[in-house]
Amino acid sequence: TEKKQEPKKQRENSLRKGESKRDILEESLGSVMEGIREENGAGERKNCEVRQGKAKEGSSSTRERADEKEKQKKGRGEKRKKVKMEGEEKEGRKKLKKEKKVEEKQKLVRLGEELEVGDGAKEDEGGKGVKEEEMDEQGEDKACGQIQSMETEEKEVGKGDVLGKKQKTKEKKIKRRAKRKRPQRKPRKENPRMMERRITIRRWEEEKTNDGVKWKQLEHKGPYFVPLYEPLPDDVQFYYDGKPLKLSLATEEIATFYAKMLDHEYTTKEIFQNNFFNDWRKEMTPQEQEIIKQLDKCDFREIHKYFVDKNEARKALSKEEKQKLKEEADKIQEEYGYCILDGHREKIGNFKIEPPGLFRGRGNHPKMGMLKRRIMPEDVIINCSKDSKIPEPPVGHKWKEVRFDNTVTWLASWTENIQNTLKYIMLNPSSKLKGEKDWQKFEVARRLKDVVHKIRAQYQADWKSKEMKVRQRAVALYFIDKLALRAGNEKEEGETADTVGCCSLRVEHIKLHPELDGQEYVVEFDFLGKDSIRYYNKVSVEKPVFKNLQHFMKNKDPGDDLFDHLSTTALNKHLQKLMDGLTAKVFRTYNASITLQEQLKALTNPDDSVAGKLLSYNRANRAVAILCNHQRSTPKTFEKSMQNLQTKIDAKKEQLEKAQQELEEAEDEFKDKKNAKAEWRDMCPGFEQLAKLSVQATDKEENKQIALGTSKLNYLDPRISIAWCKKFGVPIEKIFNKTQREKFAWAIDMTDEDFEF
DNA sequence: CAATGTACTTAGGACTAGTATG
DNA sequence: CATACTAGTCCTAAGTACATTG
Repeated sequence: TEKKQEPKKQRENSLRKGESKRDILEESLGSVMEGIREENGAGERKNCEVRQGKAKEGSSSTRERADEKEKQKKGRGEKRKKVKMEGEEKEGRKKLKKEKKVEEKQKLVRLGEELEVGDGAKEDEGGKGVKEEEMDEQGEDKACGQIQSMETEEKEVGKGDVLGKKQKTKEKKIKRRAKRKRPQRKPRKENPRMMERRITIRRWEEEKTNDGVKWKQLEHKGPYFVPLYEPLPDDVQFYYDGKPLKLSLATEEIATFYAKMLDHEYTTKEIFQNNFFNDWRKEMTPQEQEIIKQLDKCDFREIHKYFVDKNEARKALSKEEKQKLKEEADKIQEEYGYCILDGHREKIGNFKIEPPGLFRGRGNHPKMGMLKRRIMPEDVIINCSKDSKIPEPPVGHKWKEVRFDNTVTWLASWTENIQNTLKYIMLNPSSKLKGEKDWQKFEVARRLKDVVHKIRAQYQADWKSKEMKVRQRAVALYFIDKLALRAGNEKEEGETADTVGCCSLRVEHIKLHPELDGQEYVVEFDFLGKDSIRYYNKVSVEKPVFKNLQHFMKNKDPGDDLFDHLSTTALNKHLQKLMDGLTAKVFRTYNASITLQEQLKALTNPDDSVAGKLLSYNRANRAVAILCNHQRSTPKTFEKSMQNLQTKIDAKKEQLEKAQQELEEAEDEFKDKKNAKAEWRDMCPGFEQLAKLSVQATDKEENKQIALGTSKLNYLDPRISIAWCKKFGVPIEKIFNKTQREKFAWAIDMTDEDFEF
């Protein structure tokens, strides 16, 4: 528990740390960035140039940052309110819906067996292709027209902006309605159920096609439930107002959740305390409610100590006992951790039901401290195949439902009570199912490579469109492409931490500088993105983008949406027209992978040692992580371990020097000095070791606040790395650890050294 | 069309096991 | 052999995307 305390500050840090992080980053990455910049100079992407700028600028002060945040809060206020349905009502609706869905599915199955449907489906398919083409053309024509008329329309757009302010929602509605009238395509949007049906039928005809169906056979044991609460021993007491108070079992359990976190910074936060106390009181008996009225009169310290001690005791266990514990865990893993999917035994990702506890949101989460209740079998929906051995619920219990839905990949699900959303039990990334999906993802990104030039040309043209909507879309897309921003779905206010992505950027998140440090048209971004990680960047943009942004921001409050005529749905709809399967997030994947490939090309020196090559690889990887803003808090032990490494290096150096001296002395006795020295150098392993160490040190320093894992795992086409390994004779194990190799088995299987993303 | 719901990917930090080190 | 230190694993929150509903 002692150790656990430390992390408490980290989140807070990472919000503020941005600036210093950047500074350091820039410094250490200078060389890498330099390279990137050159690379990109010729091409369309100038990310890295941008990054450089950012690096130099680096820092608004921490104070500035805090002020900003304050402002944000004020600016937003009551705007953007959204009414949430009350829980019960919601529940009811959900249930109804589910019933309907099941019904529908059953109907589908029946329908699917009739050939008639198949014929219809085929026709559909043919028609679809044609329509798509037509649409593409249409889109292009439109764009052309817009370019021509753009200059004259400039003013009007400005006006629209003024309007946009408070009634923007209204305006939005109206505009959309107007837009809809235009002779757009007929809603080719077919019912996805129909699609599924069609596909099912096609499967009979041609062995393998795209799916709605994810499996034919699925058998598993159901999720593993963590043990029930064990009451505290009698000598461990809770005190209220200084006096010991015996709590009811349920109340005590929740008290232990809080007690365990006592030395975590969370528990000092007001929101956390309030949320916890609120939820706790709800679970108390009337008598307890009568007594326990103030959290600050509650004394959990004895309970806390109990758990600290317990933890210590566990650590101090003998080898045999630890071994035994491990074996038990393995047994559970063995029993619950696997399923059978289409005849193959596959590892499950998360087979354990999440234990109850206090919700720990990230960043400034309004729900932190709320009680995450215990999930019982009665809450869990099981999904498996009809003819499989249906999992047994724990004795005395039953499942909420057992369904046989082979159009989804999850094995079990339940609704979590904090945000009222679904949680799933799914397969491990090493599974065939996930692997294929992963592969598919990168194939989509590779297809983007072929059309990205066209798309870029198009959005650049669209910056001058007469339509506000189109302009905003074009600017947003530019950001997504150039800066690898996330799409930025809308979020319910008050339900989650206040974070944004591209489409949900607000006026307060950017600053415009017509000129800054010798660069023109600089946009300064400062916002909290996913997981409340700060994105801070200064980017020099093209003039039209800058002008557009000025327009978008005109007469708006800081808390207003920057792109008030744009939603992720609209953006993605547009992208879908440009390329099949294209969505905003594909740009992140594409740009990440292509950057890795380019960087590897630029940085790898075939004559380097393996260690040197690995450094290059890590640098390329790092460039991507920076692009995607994948940060981590500096490891707790960073300074120390850095020092250790330095000591080692120094020691090695000294040792070598000494050896050298000795050699020289000895040499005096020989004539052929030169030769001997060179030989000695070649033979002495010390030099190589020293080189290796210093490479290690560099790498470590550069990596201080950058997380490489996320991009490696999610954004970089593994085939690029594998091809690189093969080409330069680097063992794959140096790049991918065991888990990663399992996850990327599909790629390891199929890739040779010529692979090009 | 907005609000709601579902399924799946992406994310950082906590935790742990196992190795290196003293 | 105990301890220190990572690298790897686990955990689950927080996104994206798209379907459904009213």
